[in-house]
Amino acid sequence: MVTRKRFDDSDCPVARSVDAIGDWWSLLIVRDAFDGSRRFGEFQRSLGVAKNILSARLRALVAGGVLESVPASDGSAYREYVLTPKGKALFPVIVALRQWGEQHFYAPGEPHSRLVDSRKEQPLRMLEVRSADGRPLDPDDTTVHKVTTP
Amino acid sequence: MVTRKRFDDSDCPVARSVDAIGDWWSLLIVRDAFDGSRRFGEFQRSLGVAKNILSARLRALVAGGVLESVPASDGSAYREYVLTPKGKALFPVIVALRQWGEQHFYAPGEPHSRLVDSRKEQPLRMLEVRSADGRPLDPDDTTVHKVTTP
DNA sequence: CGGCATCCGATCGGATACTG
DNA sequence: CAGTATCCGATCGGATGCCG
Repeated sequence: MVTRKRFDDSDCPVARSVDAIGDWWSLLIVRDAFDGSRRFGEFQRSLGVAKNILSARLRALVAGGVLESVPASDGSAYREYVLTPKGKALFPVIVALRQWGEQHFYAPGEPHSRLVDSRKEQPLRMLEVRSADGRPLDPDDTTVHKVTTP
Repeated sequence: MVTRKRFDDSDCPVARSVDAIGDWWSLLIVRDAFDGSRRFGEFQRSLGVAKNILSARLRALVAGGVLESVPASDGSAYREYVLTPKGKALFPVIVALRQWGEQHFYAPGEPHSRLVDSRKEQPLRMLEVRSADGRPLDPDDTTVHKVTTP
């Protein structure tokens, strides 16, 4: 049988991450979770994804420890999906993808959504990435760095 | 006809990035490019991917402006694939994925590869992510930030 | 509303053979 | 070595209907 190649046993952390996330849908679900979505219907409306696909992805993300299924906070009979610490740790990935998209796929001044948390409505805060020794980064530097959020 | 949903016209930068990268293979190709791979065979051996798939992905990445096809530097008749500035800008994405994988898919002390650039063999440099106003990041903070590399 | 089951066309991707 | 071409099973994923 010809199975799809897996990367969960690769010796590369990037490959293992890729394998654990699963597919793009999952990443967009995580994005929506950071953006405040918690309910099945919220994800579904936001993503425009088929319900069976969403269902399968949510299940996989819960199984992978990225999301956690908890009782609805409003007392209804349904479940809500919230990010686990492991899921929250994907924040830099989402931010990095967002940055790349903003830099390369938008005309200057073209508006785009999801710049702030839709729930808290907090303004954008600027972060800087700099080396620990204070030297600025060479944009052409392709060395593999280790990024930590202190 | 039922076509796969595209995100290139989404108003979300994350979705546009996801759409532009295409699939996980493409991301791993970019990872290898950061790691020093340039030749078709290098990518093929490193990834273990079928040649037709690799061929298609390389073509898509070149078409998308992430890679550039240049004459081989050693004078041979073949092509090499190097990162464009747009491709190099994916560096934070790769690093973020690597970090997540290191934190969640490796036993403490378990070795993993690709921690340094295989060509330059430079040592790991530590980066810190901090807010521009100097305050440390709250790990529970789900606000959407903007990350810049000055 | 939140989900599961089923169908089925579209796409993915591994294997292999072939070319220069 | 660097691809291209073709085959074909496996998987993806949109649409739809059903149910509590």
